[in-house]
Amino acid sequence: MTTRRVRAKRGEGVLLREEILRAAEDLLAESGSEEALTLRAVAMRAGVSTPSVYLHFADKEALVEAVCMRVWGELGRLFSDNLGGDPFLALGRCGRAYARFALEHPVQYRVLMMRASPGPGVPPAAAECFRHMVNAVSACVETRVIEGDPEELALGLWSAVHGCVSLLIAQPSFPWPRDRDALIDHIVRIAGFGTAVYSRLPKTLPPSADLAAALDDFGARLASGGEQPRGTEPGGAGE
Amino acid sequence: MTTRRVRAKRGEGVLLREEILRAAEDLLAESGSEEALTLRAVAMRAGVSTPSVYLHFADKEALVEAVCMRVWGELGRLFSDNLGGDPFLALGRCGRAYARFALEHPVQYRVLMMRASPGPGVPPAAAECFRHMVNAVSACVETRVIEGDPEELALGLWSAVHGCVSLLIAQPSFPWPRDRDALIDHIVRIAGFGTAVYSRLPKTLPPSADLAAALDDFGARLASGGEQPRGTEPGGAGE
DNA sequence: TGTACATCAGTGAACGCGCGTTCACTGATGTAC
DNA sequence: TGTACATCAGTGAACGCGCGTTCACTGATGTAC
Repeated sequence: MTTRRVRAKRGEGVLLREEILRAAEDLLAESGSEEALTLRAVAMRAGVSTPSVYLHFADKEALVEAVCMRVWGELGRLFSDNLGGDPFLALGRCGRAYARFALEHPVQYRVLMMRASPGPGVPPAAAECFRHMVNAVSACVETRVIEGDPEELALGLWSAVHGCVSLLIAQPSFPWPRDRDALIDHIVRIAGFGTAVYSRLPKTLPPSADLAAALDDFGARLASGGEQPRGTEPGGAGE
Repeated sequence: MTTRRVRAKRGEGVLLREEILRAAEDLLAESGSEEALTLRAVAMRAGVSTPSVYLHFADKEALVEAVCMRVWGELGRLFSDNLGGDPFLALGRCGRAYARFALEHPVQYRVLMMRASPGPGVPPAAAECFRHMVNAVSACVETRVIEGDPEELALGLWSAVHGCVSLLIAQPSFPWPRDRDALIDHIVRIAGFGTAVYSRLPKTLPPSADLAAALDDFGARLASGGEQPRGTEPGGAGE
């Protein structure tokens, strides 16, 4: 809203901080470009004068940083909401929820991920978000469906999903399949099964032909013994 | 160089175009930030006055676009250089070469990938680059080590590698493993095997425990029959 | 061979703009006496 | 209960900067006669 904001009561000055952050996020979402995030635009959107922003943020950088922290927080909440139940299924749910969030908030996601990190070290909100990812993977490692170091595995899975959504956002002109949800499922499955298979690889491998044969047998064994629909593995459509 | 450029001879005015593009790339590489790419800085770097840039580029957007086209071209060359031989091995080589290029030219890579695409459609240099990716995957499909639509498979593999390098570039503070080459190998393998396994998945799947058992058997079979060192599959260290 | 002219490859100076930021100021409101 | 004062929550106007871009101009060089 561009209408002038009514002045906060005494002791309630902090309220403006939240409203400024909200205005910044709305601006990003509606403008479709992070270049629209100027102090003037944010202040106008919040219904206050430009210098008012400095009452709550040291400079523009601090404002952008605060916006990012909110997005990390939302991502973290997304993960904790999707944990529980079968770990492999939960992992798939988390991946899909993450991807959906990114595609629904492409500009925020871009700002979050593409900004050169300001200082050394991971900010707390980001660290907590990552901790959720690692926990989701750890649960899978405990049930033996995946093996390896949970932190490294989490980074690998994160890379796969992030890669897909960031390319979808930045390079929409490539021949992506129509069905984005199916694509995300595809990626989550590839990452999940790739991780699961990778942990089983021996130090020596047969030539490609034998490899293909072993993969065929693996598929045949699953086909003959399975009962559950495909949608229940870590890329399944069911939630 | 900040030294003044000697004026080109008659008919050789186009030379400046190349020198401007070179100056722009050098600026990106050395400054470490795409914000350093201003017309003034580029012109000074090329040893000419600022308006001279307009002799070869309609505006700043056209210059940035041209820089991107050069990067796409380099990526494309990278792919065509690494094709040939066993398709699964070539795919791994391409993935690692791509990742290495991105990590060695992080700012150019960021500009290339993160910029909101200007118009509809894929620019020719990017399309050719992608065609190389699809060809590399197609060769694998022909030898049956991977199954599926080459374009979709290529997008999936691209997503995995891009995700890893873009996170490495933008979020270096996360607990990445020390050895970046090993990480890239890891990702390329996960993506490659995930894609190979995924194409074998039946429509119905067993519960996680049976899945883990089938994966164990798959691993055991490979371990008993293989001869080649691990480094020869599509994530192998050998090139 | 000389010379006027067209063209090419640029240059210097300036314009206008929007940005982040600063500074002195205002007006409402709670509080001490 | 009245009132002076401190504090809080902002505002209006301006500053300086660097940016993309434009415009009139320059000087070397090839070419026609």
